[in-house]
Amino acid sequence: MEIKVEDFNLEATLESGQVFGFTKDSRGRYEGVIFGTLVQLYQDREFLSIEGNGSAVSEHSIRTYFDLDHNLTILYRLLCEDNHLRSIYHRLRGLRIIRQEPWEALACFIISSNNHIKRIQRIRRNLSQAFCRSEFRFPEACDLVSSDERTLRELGLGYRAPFLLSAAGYVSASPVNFNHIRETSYEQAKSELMNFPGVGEKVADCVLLFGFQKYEAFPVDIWILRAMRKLYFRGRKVSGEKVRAYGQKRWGLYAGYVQQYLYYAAKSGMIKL
DNA sequence: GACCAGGTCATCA
DNA sequence: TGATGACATGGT
Repeated sequence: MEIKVEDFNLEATLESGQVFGFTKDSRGRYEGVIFGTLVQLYQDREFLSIEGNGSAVSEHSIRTYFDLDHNLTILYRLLCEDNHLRSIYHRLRGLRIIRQEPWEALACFIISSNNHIKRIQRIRRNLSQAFCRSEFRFPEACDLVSSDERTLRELGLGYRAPFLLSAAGYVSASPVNFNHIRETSYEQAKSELMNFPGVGEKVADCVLLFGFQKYEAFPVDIWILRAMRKLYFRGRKVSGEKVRAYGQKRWGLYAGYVQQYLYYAAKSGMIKL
């Protein structure tokens, strides 16, 4: 299947550290699972080709997953009007925030804390292989509940093993709570997520942004902290909390999107830190 | 072989 | 309320 896409940058979207289950081959083709179906993706300018097994995925689910029907005109205006962000806009236009499945987002961002992206990907793959006999399919919460801390530590989770186990237990016991988090306000949803052990401000913001499309979330990790201090605080050592409040106030409902452009730009060296 | 990583938590002043 | 150190592990 081939679909026409506007304003979409597959590479920036998949390489920007928001999702950890895709691999890229030597020809630039990405492989991963979208809403339960294993697919291969390749973009050639405005054409996105999707190959899958059997009936594969529908165009609708691809458009949903990559948020392709979200008009980003306002985001682009915000980026262009900002002297610090204009060049990032020109380099990364088309980067979109994926509509990740909430459980996978929660699990992967619990794993992400104080960890390298390469290692997050590796741990995710270890979980897939151990519980799903697949390189890409991510285990459900109920699959992990029947496991134990020692097993998870052996898969590389380290001290995060009990955190993931606890989250899996909670989620598999009452999956309906995800609907509540989706429907309630950003503040309320965040405070509920932060009841999970291993979920603090930053992880909660990532889960809300990537798993629940709460675009006012502004996750502040070490890269965002460095970039924001340099660009908007004259290098002063302001706290993550101040940076988050500033980002949310400045960019409102596009704070999460701006954050993602900034993060990828900072990590890939577009911003000199 | 240090230092670091899409941080969180407990502890202490 | 804010500062500090421990935490597992492997990438750089």
